[in-house]
Amino acid sequence: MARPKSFDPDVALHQAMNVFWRNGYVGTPMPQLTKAMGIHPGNLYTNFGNKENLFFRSLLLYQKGQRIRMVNHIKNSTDDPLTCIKSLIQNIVLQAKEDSDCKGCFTVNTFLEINHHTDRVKEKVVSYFSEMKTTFLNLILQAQKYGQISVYREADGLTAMIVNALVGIHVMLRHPQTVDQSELMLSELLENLR
Amino acid sequence: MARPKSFDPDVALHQAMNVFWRNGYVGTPMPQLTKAMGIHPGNLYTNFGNKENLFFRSLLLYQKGQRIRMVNHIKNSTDDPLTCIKSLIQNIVLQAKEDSDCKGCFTVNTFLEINHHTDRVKEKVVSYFSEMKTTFLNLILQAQKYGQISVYREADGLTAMIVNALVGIHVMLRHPQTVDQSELMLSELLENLR
DNA sequence: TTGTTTGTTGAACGAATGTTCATAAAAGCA
DNA sequence: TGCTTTTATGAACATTCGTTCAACAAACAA
Repeated sequence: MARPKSFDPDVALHQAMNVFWRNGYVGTPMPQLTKAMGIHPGNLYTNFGNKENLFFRSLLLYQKGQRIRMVNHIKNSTDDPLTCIKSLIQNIVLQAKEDSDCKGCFTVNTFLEINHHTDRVKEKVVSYFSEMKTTFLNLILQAQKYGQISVYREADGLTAMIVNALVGIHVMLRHPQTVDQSELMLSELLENLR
Repeated sequence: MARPKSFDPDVALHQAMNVFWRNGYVGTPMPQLTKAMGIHPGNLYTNFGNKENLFFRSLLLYQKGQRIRMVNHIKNSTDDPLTCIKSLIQNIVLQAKEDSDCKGCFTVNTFLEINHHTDRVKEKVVSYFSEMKTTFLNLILQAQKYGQISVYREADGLTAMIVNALVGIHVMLRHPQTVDQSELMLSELLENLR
């Protein structure tokens, strides 16, 4: 009945995500996106709406990937809660460190551009962090139940510390020259969990 | 002999700094700068070169202000080293919290735009962090000498933790909805210093 | 084959970008 | 009052921005 698409929209979106992740929303011109996605402007607009919509979907794709990554890590972990927390943190940092583009965390990057974003983007950024907080909070409460973390230590504060530290590390990992500081920070963070 | 300037270059630079601080380099168009500085394009270029140069000078101005702020705080402090560290951290965070524009830290913001900056800007960003690290490291070593922080605690790691936490807090403070998390983080950080 | 439907192309649009430049204006000195 | 020097103005520049659209292409149904 109709002509089939000559490209995979999922693949194209993935390419767009990587460009936005690396250069941000304001810093990414449309021609760079069409080039990376391998499609022409007109085709981009019929498939993805406009730049804001493409960015929004890129952010959703990134967050979905991270969510799955975290959930899987916890689900597949046969370790005790504390070890799971530590390995999860290491897993997140390792992912960022292995990225030769030093893109950091897409959500953190977007957060720093906050003034240029629409409300729905802002919302997704904020909800991502509260989601992350909830994940770590549950693990910490579990670790306290297991007696691995003192119950006299406030779980809320500890959660904030972990999430905050991860944000800081993701910032530092954007430049090769400050990678060593994030390394130090990571080991300090892991040792402080008890 | 010649016509005097009709505006104060220092004041104009200060205005430019605030715009860049709030919206970033890529996110700030030239007309917004001329408007904020109260001068016309031609005048801007004869006085400040081009956009990159204006940004560079804005960053230098910001860093100079922060440097003075920190040095003065330490110099005027009559407290013991540990109290000085804590009050310095509180001072830095308070400054950011009092900013109704939620601009965060200019240097951190610039860091997240790193791909769009010239080498000399990158250099200033990196050196700012190592400077900050040195400042805190010296204070920590002093506190260890005073017996306020255990000598068995690695000063390097502690320093990285503080700087990293401050970076994270500055990110979180850019959006009103995540301010509470940075509050929790701050108290957690201050309590962990011993 | 023809008709219908959907996908692809890339030239073109108006608006905005960073920057320049010819002209006018203001000050002190002759 | 000229004359010289520095500054101020804002129109104009080429380029790039995000976006649109008319023309063309490919698939299937009839």
